[in-house]
Amino acid sequence: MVTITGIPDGWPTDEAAARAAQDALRGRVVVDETGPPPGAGTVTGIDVAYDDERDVVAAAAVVLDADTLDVVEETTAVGRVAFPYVPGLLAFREIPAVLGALRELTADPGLVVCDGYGLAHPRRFGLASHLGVLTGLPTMGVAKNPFAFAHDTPGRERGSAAPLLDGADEVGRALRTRTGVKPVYVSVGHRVSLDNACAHALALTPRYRVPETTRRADRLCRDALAAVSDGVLGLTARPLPGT
DNA sequence: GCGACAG
DNA sequence: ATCTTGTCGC
Repeated sequence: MVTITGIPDGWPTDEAAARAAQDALRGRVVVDETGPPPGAGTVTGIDVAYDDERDVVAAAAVVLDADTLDVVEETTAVGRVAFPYVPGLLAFREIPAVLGALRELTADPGLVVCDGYGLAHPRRFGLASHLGVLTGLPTMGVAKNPFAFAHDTPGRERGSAAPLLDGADEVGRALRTRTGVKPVYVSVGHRVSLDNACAHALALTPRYRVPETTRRADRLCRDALAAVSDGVLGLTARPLPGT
């Protein structure tokens, strides 16, 4: 079956309202907790895929055993696109669908690993922090590209890191998850420490640059999007006659 | 004002 | 994110 997600009541419709919402919520981010230790319990990857042409979005949540990295549970949700892509306001585009997928889970998500940033954000309230505040779950962000803060190049070996600095504050780290491969960008979302977030990022990358959580969620939400685009929501053309 | 800009 | 073919390398 396909679960369909709506957009929460009062969800911002324009950029000014979205920025105001970030300003109103960022004070609720909890930064004095260490979070679950790597290898214990579960870790959950979330990701979203879009078909802006058809105004359709698909989200996926994949729960992994933190020790073995085996899949424990997978859920998806589809809906209409809630917000355009605007740098700094990514959460408003992704979160409604993500909440839909998380609602379907029966397993404990444990630490939620997001695509993007948490505190390493222009207003200190990126996607990972926003999702954490809305759900109460510990969250962290792992972005594939640099965003708001400059940084030095980390050492070439897996595990090397360079701080993302906002003045004197370390708001994240460029972390080398594989030797000789370009780094990823780790930041705290909610209820985890930066050190622990980096440890998790390394525990989740035994083979590839990107965490196993996000790789799994990425594939699942793309599959879900392809499935709905193929007619589940009555959005596509009929097969060609005689083919 | 101009360019850059998570996904 | 998404559009897209081949291609270099382990």
